[in-house]
Formats: sequence, C-alpha cells, structure tokens
Amino acid sequence: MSTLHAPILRWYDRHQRDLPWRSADASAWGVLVSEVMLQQTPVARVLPVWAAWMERWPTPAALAAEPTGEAIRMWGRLGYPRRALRLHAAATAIEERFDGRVPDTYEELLSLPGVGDYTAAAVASFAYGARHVVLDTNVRRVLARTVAGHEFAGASVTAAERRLAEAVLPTEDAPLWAVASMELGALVCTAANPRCGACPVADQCAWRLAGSPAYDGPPRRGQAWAGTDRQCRGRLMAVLRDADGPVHRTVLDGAWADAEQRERALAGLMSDALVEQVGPDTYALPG
DNA sequence: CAATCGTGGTA
DNA sequence: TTACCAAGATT
Repeated sequence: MSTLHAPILRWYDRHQRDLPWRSADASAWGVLVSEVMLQQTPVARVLPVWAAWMERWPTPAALAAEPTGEAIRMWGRLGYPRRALRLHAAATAIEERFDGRVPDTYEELLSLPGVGDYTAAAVASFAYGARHVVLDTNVRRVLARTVAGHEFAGASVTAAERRLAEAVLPTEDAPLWAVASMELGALVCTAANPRCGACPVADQCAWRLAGSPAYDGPPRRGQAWAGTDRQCRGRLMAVLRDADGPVHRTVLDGAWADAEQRERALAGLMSDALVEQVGPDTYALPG
C-alpha cells in the first residue's frame, strides 16, 4: 500500500482543480470558511458563495460584528443553514478566545462551533501544514477500495479504518497526501460510476483485483425528503431569506399546507435560533 | 450508535 | 422520474 503515494501525488499534480481556497494567498479564515461550506455540499455550489462571503467578511472579526441573520441570508441555498450560524459563532469565538486569529492546532480548532474531526484536521493541514489524518468521505472511499477491497466505506468511521488512514499517512508532506487522496475520490474514485480507467492506482486497487464485488454491507439509508420536516423547514427559511424584513405569519402559511407540521417546523427553527419572532404574528431571520 | 439537519445536480 | 449523494457535526 505504500506504493499508493507516488502515483496519486503525480496524478494530483496533473489533474488538481484550481480552487480559490487552495491558492497560496488563501487565509486560514478562507480555508475554514471553505471547509464548513463544503460539508455535505458540492464544490460547484460553494464556489460563488465562498467568493461573496470572503469579499464581505474577509476576517472573523468582520463576520462577528454582524447579526447572525446576515450570515444566514448570505448562506443562500447551500443547505444546512445551522452551518452559517455555527460559522458565525466560530468567528465570535475566534475573536474572543484567540485574539482574532484562526487557531492552528487540531484541539483548538475542534473547540470551535461547527468544527468536528474532519474540519479540524483539514484546517490544521491545509491552512497550517500540520500532519493529521484527514478522513473525509472521499478518502474513506479511496482507502476502502484500494486497500480494504470494498466498494464503499461503512456508515461510521471504525477504529481499524482510522488506523489504516494513519498507517498510510506519509511522514513528509502529509497535507499534500490528504488533498491528493481527497481529490482522487472526488474526481475519479467516485461513489457511483468510478472512472477506474483514469485511476493512477487501478492496477493495485484491492477492490478491482477482487473483481469489483458489489457492496454487501448493511443497507445505506437514503435521505428521506418529500413531506419531511426538513423540507418544510427549508421552505420556511427560503421565504424568510428572500424577504427584505419581517414576514407575517400568513405568508409562511402559504409556504406549507400542513399547519401542524408547519408550526412544529417553525418552532424548531426558533429553537435553533435560525428564526426569531419579532411581533405578535411576524417572524424574521435573527437580528 | 442512530437520527437529524437542506439543496440541487445527475444518471 | 426517482434515487442517489456531495470536503460532516451535533445530540
């Protein structure tokens, strides 16, 4: 498996995408913003929002100085708007606890709202050059196939999986390995219809060598959507985002027919601090 | 550990 | 058209 590195790094050198948060002059703040936006969200959708976000809030201090509702509005249709709220909270924490500078250690990064294991490792690696296992869905799939011989990684990260990722992590240039293996998973070793013909390690891929056996693990749950509270919340948030100011209850009523579910969703959004009630029958993004 | 949390592109 | 799924975190 030690022979994975050279081909993948060579492939990355030739095929890497030119993403703005990878540029040499990207700030640690820019890297952090990109990583949070990229959680469960495709690169293509993040690009324009990241650019607008960084222009408006080039530093954590700039974001922390504004109401959370502005962050939620700027988040647009990226999805999972609690990420916008947490990014704002992270900016505030960076101001208060780290003197305005994005922290450079895994532990300190992990202490920020909305930053979990992946994001902490990614920022420490990509913004500061630290050596960490950066275990995202792409890397997990690449290792599952090339080393373990399975089509897909399991539902959650296992201890064995983490040990494997640690064993593969090179001593030198760990961040380069992290970004290269992620990029391979994103562009070639994709979940559906992998482009094995373009893969630099196809000849040593355990999954291929085993005849590309179909996934036989536990069923991978799909994400229910139609008619769910999530869809209802999304509708309500879209109405509030697109409005200039407070919105009357009757307007929200028009966004979702089922009154009981609508009320539950609205209560949940307020509980999450994504929405606030500003009058007897009016609601708005938090000011 | 499992459930929850948005959105839109693609096959 | 439906189903899958994209650089996860939190509870």
